[in-house]
Amino acid sequence: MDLVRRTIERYVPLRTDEWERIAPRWAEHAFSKGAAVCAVGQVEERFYIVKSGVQRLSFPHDGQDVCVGFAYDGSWCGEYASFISRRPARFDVVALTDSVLVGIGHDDLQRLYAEVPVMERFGRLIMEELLLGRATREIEQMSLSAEERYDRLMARSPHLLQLVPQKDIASYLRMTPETFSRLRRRH
Amino acid sequence: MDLVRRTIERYVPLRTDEWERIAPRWAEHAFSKGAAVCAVGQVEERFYIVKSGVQRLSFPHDGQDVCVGFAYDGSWCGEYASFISRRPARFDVVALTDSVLVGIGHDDLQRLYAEVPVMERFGRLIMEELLLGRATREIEQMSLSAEERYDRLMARSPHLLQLVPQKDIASYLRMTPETFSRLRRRH
DNA sequence: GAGCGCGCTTGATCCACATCAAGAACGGTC
DNA sequence: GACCGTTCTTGATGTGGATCAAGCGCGCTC
Repeated sequence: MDLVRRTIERYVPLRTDEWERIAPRWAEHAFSKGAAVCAVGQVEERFYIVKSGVQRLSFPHDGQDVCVGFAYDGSWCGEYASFISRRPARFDVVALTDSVLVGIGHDDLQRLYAEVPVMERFGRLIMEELLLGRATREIEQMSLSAEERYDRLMARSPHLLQLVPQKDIASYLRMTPETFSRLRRRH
Repeated sequence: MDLVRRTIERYVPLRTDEWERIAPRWAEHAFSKGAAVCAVGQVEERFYIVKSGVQRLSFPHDGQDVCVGFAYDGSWCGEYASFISRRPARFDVVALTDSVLVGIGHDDLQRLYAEVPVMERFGRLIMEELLLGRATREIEQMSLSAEERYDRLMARSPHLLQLVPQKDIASYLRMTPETFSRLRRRH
């Protein structure tokens, strides 16, 4: 629970009375390796903070899973788009390792938005942050070659290689496992 | 000014006293064809609603402009990422036609967020909407072939072809003007 | 520890789209 | 209305990365 408070306070200060209204809305959810946090077609009911484990965000495209992101310790997790829009998820969220997520239900969050003004700001700041991340990824996806995308990821997040299967990283970098393997050999 | 009120009220209801605090913060800005609304390297000072005209969002990549979006009547405009983060813009925003934008300055908006609670919600809802749009675009960019992306755009926004140069649409669809031209011939 | 499935590697081949090149059809401007 | 820069078209050629096809290694389960 302390994780939730620390996380929110990275964005907005919390008075004790505010925190007391917020805390009871969050709950831990455990997922074992391979389990679906959210599956295409269902409506995402929760917004999560990762307590432990690694999760993959992907969407299915003719038999393949196209990976668009990962979540791990301290980052946000869930199918945000479905959570926000209340429409069926277009992405899958899968636990790549045993995971513990701390989540808040959609209705609970809406109630907090209405009851605790500072939460509305927190919500805005998160959405801004997620949007910024997407802008960065968009530039990289659009302007870099397969090899440059590989180099960039290895420079920024080399630990990913230890955490998740290479085929998922390959997909995330918009290339086949074969190409990824060849790039790796050529350093 | 009415445009601003109607736009905000698509997201949140406004009482008269709230609107009276909001209205004076917005101002019209005219840009003639080809003018830069925001250029790479400068910090975006305003967030705009398009009153008239068409604008292009792009980033430069070895001598080329890679187009990532368009704005027109009623849509949002500006280099959001820079506006939010207060960091130098990585995208250019250019008026493709003579344009009138209604904008609010960064500091003014922050003040409204603090003074008018309903604006904080408005801000969150806009960010959610922009994030949803990016998610949709990401799926389409990642999973569709050049031809499918062409078909999808022509089905959804055929009017774009009248509004903006084909080379910009081609770039937006992640293909060369030559490929775009050939797809057009084959219907 | 035998058998099996899946992920990773490595090589050979293929193809969608880019690049290069050269006209043709526009505007704008003097 | 002649000039010029830009955009659009059309054809010929090139290529990065995908696809196809084996083999290999490692962790399961029985």
